[in-house]
Amino acid sequence: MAQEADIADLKQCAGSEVVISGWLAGRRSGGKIVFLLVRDGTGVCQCIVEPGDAVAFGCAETLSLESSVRVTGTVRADKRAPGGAEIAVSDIRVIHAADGDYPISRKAHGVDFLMAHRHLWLRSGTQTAILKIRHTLIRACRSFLDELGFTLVDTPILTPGAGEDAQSLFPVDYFGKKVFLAQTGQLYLESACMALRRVYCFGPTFRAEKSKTRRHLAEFWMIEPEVAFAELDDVIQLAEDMVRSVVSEVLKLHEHDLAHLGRDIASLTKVRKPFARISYSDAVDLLRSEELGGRLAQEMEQDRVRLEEQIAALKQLEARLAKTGNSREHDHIADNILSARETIAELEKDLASRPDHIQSARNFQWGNDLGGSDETIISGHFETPVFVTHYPREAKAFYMKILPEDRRLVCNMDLLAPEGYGEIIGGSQREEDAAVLLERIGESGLDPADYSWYLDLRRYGSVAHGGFGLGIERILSWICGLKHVRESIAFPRFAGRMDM
RNA sequence: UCCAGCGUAGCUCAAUGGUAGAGCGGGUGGCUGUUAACCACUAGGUUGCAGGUUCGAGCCCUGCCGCUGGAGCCA
Repeated sequence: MAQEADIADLKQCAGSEVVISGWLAGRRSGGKIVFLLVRDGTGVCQCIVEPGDAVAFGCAETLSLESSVRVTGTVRADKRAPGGAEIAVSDIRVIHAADGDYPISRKAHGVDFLMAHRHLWLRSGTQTAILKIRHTLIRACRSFLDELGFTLVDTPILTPGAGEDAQSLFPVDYFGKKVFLAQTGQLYLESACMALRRVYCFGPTFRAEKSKTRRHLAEFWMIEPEVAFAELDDVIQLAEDMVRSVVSEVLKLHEHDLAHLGRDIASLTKVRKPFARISYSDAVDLLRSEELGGRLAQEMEQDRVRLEEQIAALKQLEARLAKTGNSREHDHIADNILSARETIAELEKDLASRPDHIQSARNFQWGNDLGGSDETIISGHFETPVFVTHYPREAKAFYMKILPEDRRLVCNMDLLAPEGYGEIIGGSQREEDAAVLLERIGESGLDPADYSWYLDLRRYGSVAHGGFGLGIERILSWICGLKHVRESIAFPRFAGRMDM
């Protein structure tokens, strides 16, 4: 009797008869043989149908893409099959014959088109790989904290309006009162950590800025640990241990998925080393240094050469395309042309903006916040993720602790991911002195009345404490090597778009 | 909000100011081991919208709409 099986387990079932349930992901036919590609969420399996059974064969020949099916057959190992095992089909039951106009083919599509069909795009191999890695990442984050004795405390989604940065918040009508979607759970967590010492929250967070970049979402998920009796160094150590732990967990469980995404794992294995640390002031000196300017100029020259090589390669491809008659080869060359054009366009854009970036690094004024290009330059200087610490107080939020030795600075840190992925963590030690905090609230033009409960935390057993926020989509994009954070979440909200 | 780029077949893209094309996908037929199969045939277009220049505009000019991602802001 045929056993129900997941495609992922087929290798262990060689020789036995199984039933798999899934969807038709592809079909090729060879006259008297049909190859069905069936996916079931655990993997993809090639199913062979031969004309012995006329009913099954006829069905296989006409089955439309993405139809749901139950396929019965004998598992056999075969080197020619993707994955090393295939099913010799004895029976096909069509659960639902899909309409014949499934919009996503196995050929190239633009991201815009795919995003408009996000509900179907999720079925693709790359997208399921990302979703699985995301699941592991979140579980690893939570396990890491759980094992250190952290308690999960859920913070509210609806929050009262807080002062001036209201243009970055989504307003919501709350029984006739204007409130806002939360952009952090931090202030609430500070209360909770005075009760439980080590706490964290994990949930959606909302930013109303109309940021049209590949690093921004309007709705994203953030995990935020907060610890009492902790100073900045403790917070940094926690962040480093956590990132190292979750990256190694993903590497351990998802080698295959990362390979499917074309991710170069070598760069991820470097998180085993201690992360680099640099103070804001040292980072400014680095940006302004002759040495760095020279290195950047040299890199630019190398990229110029790369660009010329790419253009030459493109011309050759175009010449070959004009000559070829074979459709398969034509297709292959056309694909290479597309990716060559994309590389060239990106390089050209990059090279065009590079002189500005170099210039602005060279002229960087102490006191400004680091821009995106500055972060990329700094992270490019190190092979591990790098903590940048102790920013000028004017550039940062009111709740960050003033550094006693240099009151121009705050005890904060940002963790910059390698390869230009930017800030994946932002955190700080919090100001625990009520008087200083009150002063900072005033400086920031906020109303102390809005923060009376927050000030209370400094009136009753105040202690050094701090924490950070880790952006799930940002770190996932880095781990998976994605070009855009929108692929790191199933149903993204970005730049005002809401396709579904 | 500012800056830049793009908008041609269902999809991905071509097309010196001079007859709008290819590949994929769809349809039909063929093929017993394909790997994004292949071969032959076939259908498919208000070139984002509105003006303008020109003998002639997909291409040049103006305005509008839409999209993209960079600045700002940040995870």
